[in-house]
Amino acid sequence: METAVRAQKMLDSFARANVLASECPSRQVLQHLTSRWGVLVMAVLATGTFRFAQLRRKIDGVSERMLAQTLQQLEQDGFVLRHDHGEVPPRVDYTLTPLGEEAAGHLVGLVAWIEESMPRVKAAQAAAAPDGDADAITPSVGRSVPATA
Amino acid sequence: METAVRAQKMLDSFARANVLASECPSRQVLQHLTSRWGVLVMAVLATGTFRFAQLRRKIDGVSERMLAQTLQQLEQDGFVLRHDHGEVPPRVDYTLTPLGEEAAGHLVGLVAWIEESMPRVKAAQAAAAPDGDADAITPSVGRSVPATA
DNA sequence: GTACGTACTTACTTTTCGTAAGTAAAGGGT
DNA sequence: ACCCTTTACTTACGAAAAGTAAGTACGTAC
Repeated sequence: METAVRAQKMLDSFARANVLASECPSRQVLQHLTSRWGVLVMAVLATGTFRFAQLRRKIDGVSERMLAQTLQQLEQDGFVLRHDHGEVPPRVDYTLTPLGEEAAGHLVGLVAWIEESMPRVKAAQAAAAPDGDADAITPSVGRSVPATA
Repeated sequence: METAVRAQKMLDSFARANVLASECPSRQVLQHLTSRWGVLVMAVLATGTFRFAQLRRKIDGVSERMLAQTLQQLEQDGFVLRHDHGEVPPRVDYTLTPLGEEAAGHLVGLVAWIEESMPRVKAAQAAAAPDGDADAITPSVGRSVPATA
């Protein structure tokens, strides 16, 4: 192994993670937590322990494939604990680890903010989309719009 | 307009948004904010105003296509303000709206937590994958990791 | 004995994403 | 004079991800 490579690894160990760097592993973790279903799984698990099918029913629209995949990612990152009772028919339940609870705290905070801020977001969306009221707000500065939108 | 339809609209206006419901518009907003590049764009814009190319350089790995798309989504939701100076060559800068700043607060909180928690996440990942190259991980605290009792 | 529930996995299809190139106009270099 | 670069995008196309449907190995209820 080259010296420069090893030196880089040492730096990696001590330097703080930076999600803006594409090769930083923290970005993958961010992606797992903020993935389409990851956020929702974490938010639900923040309220207790659940079985696979229970999560599937709670999270409207998630497929079995995606739920399984999401749970595996979260488990590998140490956010979720999978407890297989080893019975037949299968019985497995999922809980947050202490690390997962910390992460979930931020995620439920975000989700809660979105849910309570939706009226304001809707207002902004309505102002941005000239659908219905023709004489909307500032047409802003001439933003060229191609004929074939 | 039918009575049932009007009643539904009243409910829509007063009921709180719920991201667990697949048809709830809040889920799309959540997706925009937590999309792969959405989080990073919001986090960067939380530190000031930037031009398109500046954002592109700051956010390592983002393509022009995705940056443009992400910014458009965030603009439509009312989180980002696009200011086109109407000059040639083009000059456009992006800032957070007050609404966007609130959202960004939660996102930078999450990002900061991930960055400072990476050592623990790495330890968990190492414990989960006994076959991986432990070379990439340096246990920040030189201590054996319990098998997640 | 037929149907259903559990926790997944495996093929196949659709949607999304990333890469590369194109666009209009100004400015710098040779 | 002419080419090249910069800016903020858009468009086409191949690659990767996500969604859909079906299969698996049982056990229970009807």
